[in-house]
Amino acid sequence: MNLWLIKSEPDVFSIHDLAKAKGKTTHWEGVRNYQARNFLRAMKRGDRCLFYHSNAEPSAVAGVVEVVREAYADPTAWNPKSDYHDPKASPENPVWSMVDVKLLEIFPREIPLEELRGVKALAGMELLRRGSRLSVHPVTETEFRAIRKLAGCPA
DNA sequence: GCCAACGTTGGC
DNA sequence: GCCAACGTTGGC
Repeated sequence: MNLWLIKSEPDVFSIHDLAKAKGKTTHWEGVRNYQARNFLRAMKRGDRCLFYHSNAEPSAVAGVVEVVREAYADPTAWNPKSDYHDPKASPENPVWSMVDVKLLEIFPREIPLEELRGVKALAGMELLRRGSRLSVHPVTETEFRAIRKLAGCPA
C-alpha cells in the first residue's frame, strides 16, 4: 500500500463536505498539473491519502481518505462550463485523470502547517519544502504515522 | 531549445 | 491582498 497527501481548499471542498457526500466518497477531479496527475495515476485501490486543507485558516492536515477507484478520465477537463476546463482535452484525448476517494477518518484534532514544521520526523516532507505546490504527492510511512499520532489517532 | 512573459498556487 | 516560487506558453 502506498501513502499520499492530497490538497484541497476547504472553501471549495473540505473534509467535512466529504463526510456529507453520498457514500462519503468523491471524485478527486480538477488536478491540472502533470506531476500531480502522474501521482494520481500511480494510486492503487486501498492506498491512503492525508487530506490537507490548503489556503485555509489555518492550513492543516485534516484526516485520511482511501482510494476506492483507480485513475480514469476526468470529464470536467472537456466541459467548457467547468472551472477546470482545458481546451486541450476531449473525450478522445482526456489528458487529465481523477480517482475516487472515500473518507476513512477525520482527525480528532487538525494539525496546522506551522506545527508540522516543528516536527523532526517530518523535516524532509514534500509538503514542507520551500516553494512546494504539488497538490498530490507521496508521503512516507514514517511521515504518515507521525502525523496520525500527532492528531491523536489510535495506531 | 532558450527564455521572457504570463498564469497559478498557496503561505502569510 | 501581496508576492515568492513554480509551471506553462509561445516567439524566435
